[in-house]
Amino acid sequence: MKKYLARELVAALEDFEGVPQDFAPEFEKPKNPEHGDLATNAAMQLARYLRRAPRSIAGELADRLLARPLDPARIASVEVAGSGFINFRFSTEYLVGELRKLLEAGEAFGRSTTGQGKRALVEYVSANPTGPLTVGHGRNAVLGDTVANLLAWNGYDVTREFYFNDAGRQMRVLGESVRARYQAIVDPETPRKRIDAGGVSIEAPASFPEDGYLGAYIIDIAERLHARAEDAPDMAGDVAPFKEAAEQAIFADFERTLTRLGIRMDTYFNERSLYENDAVWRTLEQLREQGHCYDRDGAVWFRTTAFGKEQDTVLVKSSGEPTYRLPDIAYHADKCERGFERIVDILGADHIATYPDVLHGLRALGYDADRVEVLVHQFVTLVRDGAPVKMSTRRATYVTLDDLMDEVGEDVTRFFFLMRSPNAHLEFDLDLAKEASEKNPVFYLQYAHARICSILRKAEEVGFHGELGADLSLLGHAAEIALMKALLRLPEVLEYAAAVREPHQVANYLREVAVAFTQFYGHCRIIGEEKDLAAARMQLARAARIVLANGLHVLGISRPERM
RNA sequence: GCGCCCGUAGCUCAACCGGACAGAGCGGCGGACUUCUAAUCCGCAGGUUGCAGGUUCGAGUCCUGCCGGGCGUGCCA
Repeated sequence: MKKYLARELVAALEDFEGVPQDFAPEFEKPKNPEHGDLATNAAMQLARYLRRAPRSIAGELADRLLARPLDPARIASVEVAGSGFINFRFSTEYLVGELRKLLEAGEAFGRSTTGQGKRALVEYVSANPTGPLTVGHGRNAVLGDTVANLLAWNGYDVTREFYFNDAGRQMRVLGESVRARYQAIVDPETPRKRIDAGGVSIEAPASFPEDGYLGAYIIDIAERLHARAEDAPDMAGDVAPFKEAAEQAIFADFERTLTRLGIRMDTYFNERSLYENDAVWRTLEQLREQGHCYDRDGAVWFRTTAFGKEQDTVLVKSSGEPTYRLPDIAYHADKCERGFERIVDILGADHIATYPDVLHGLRALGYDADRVEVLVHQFVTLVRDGAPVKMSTRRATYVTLDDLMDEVGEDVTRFFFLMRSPNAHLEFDLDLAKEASEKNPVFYLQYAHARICSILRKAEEVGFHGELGADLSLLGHAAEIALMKALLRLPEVLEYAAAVREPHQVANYLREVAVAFTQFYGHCRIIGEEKDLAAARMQLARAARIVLANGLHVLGISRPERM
C-alpha cells in the first residue's frame, strides 16, 4: 500500500516545479486513528524546496491525487489535516482482501523474505561453565533467541551459537573448589574455615580457595562424584578430574535450563578449538605482519591507538598467555571465514568495552567489520523483599534462571525479559512477579488466544461453520474494522522489530491486538447471529488467533488452547 | 577524567530511524458477571518528557553544556 501511494504521489508531482528528482515521500501510520490509516508529510518536506506553506502544497497535492483518480478498491478517502499532513483512509474492500490473504497464509502470515536467505549468526548466552545460569544470562538468552527467531521469520538463514571457554584460571579455581568440598565429604574431620561472601560468612574446608566458588551446586557436584565410588578421583591426584566433573555437570545443567526456555543452540563453539587449530597464534602473526603489533615489557601489544583509542591493548601477557581479546578476535575472524553475512553478538552491558577491540582487530585483518553487530542489553536488577539482590556467581548470592522459572514460570520469564527495550535497565521484582502472576501481561495474551479457541469450539458445537469462503464484506462494525487493521500490521511489526533487533516491539504490538480482539468480543457476537455474519466473524476470530499465535511463536511463548 | 546506556504519570515502562492532543500496564478511586471464558471489561484521577540553551515549519526524539543514576574504563573474563 505504501508503495502504491508513493508511486501515485510521485506521479502526481511530475510537473511540479522545484521538486527534487530523488524525492521519496514518507508514509507512516498516524498515532491517532482519527487521522486515518496512513499519512504522509510530503507537503512539509516539500515546503523547503517550493518555498510555500505546507498546508497549501498539501491541498494541491490532495486535489491532484483525487483527480488521478486513486483506486477506490484501496483508498476510501484523502484529506488534508493539521499543518500539512495528507491522510489516507483504506477502503473496506482493501481490508477484506488483505484479511483473506492473512487467512490463507495462516501459520506463515508475518513471514517475509527480506533477509533473502542470507546467512546470519546469532551468538548468545556464551556463559563459561563455572556455575548455574543466572537471571542475567536469562535476559541475554531470551533476547538472543528471539532476535534469531525474528531474523528467521524475515528470511534469514539463521545459526544460533554458544561460545564458551572451559580452560584457564577460572576453571582451575572451579576444580579446586570441588576438590575441597569432596575432601570434606571423604573426611568429615577436615579442618574448616569461614569465608566472607559479600557480608555473609560461609563455612568451607580449609583447602578451599580464597576466591573459590561458594555456591551449593559445588557441594552437589562433589557429592555426586563421591557417590560414583568406583571411579572416584584420588585426592592426591591433580585437579583435572574435579574440574571435568564440574564442567560436565554444569554444562548438562545449561542445556536443561535452556531447553526449559525453549532454546536450542545449533552450535557450541569452544574457545579451546582456536588453540588446537592454531587460529589464535595465526591471528597474532597476521596482525603482526600488518604492523598492528609491537612488543613492550615482555608483552605483545595491539596498536588500538591507531583506531582512536586512548591506549594500546595487551594481546599476549608477559607470561606468554593471551588475554581474552586475542581469541575473541580469532573467533570473530572465524565467523567471517564461515561466510556469515550478518553476525550478531548479544552482550551484557559489562562487556561493552570489549567489542571495539574485536572490531578493530577484524578491520586490521582485512575483514568487513560492518558485518558484525553488537547488541548490548542493560542489566537485570532483581528485587526481593523490596531490596535489590546483589548477584555474583562466585559468591553464594545469586538467583539462578531455574529459580526464576520455578517461581514465575517459563512463559512469564521469557515475556518479562522481552517486554522492555534492550537498552533499558530491567527491574524484576520477584515478589511482584509471583503475586501479580494472575494479572501478568503474558496471561492476557494467552487468555485472548485461549478465548478465541474456546469461542470457535463452541460455535462449531452448536452448528456454526466459518468456511474460508465466508463473505467477509459483511464485516463492517467499527470494532471489526479496528481489529482487522490491527491484525494486518503483524508483517510490518515483525519486519521492523527484526530490523532494529527489538523484540519488545512485538510484545507491545500483541497487547494491542489482544485489546482490539477483546473489544470486538465485547461488541460482536457469533453464536446467535445470522449464519453468514457469524461465518464472517468466525473467520475474523480465526485471523486474530493466527496473529496472536504467530506473534507468541516468535517470542517463544506457548499458545494455550484453553486456560 | 574518558566511553557506552538511561532520566517520560505515584511505580515499571512505550512512543514505529524529527510529526498532529506524549501512551499502556500496575497501584488508587468508581462501576459491570442469568451472556461465545470476569485470568475480563468500562469510566475517573494522575505530565512543564531531569535542567538550560540551540537547530527546525515542528523536538521526548537531533546538537551543546550542566545535574542525577547504571555499567565499563586491567599484562581479569
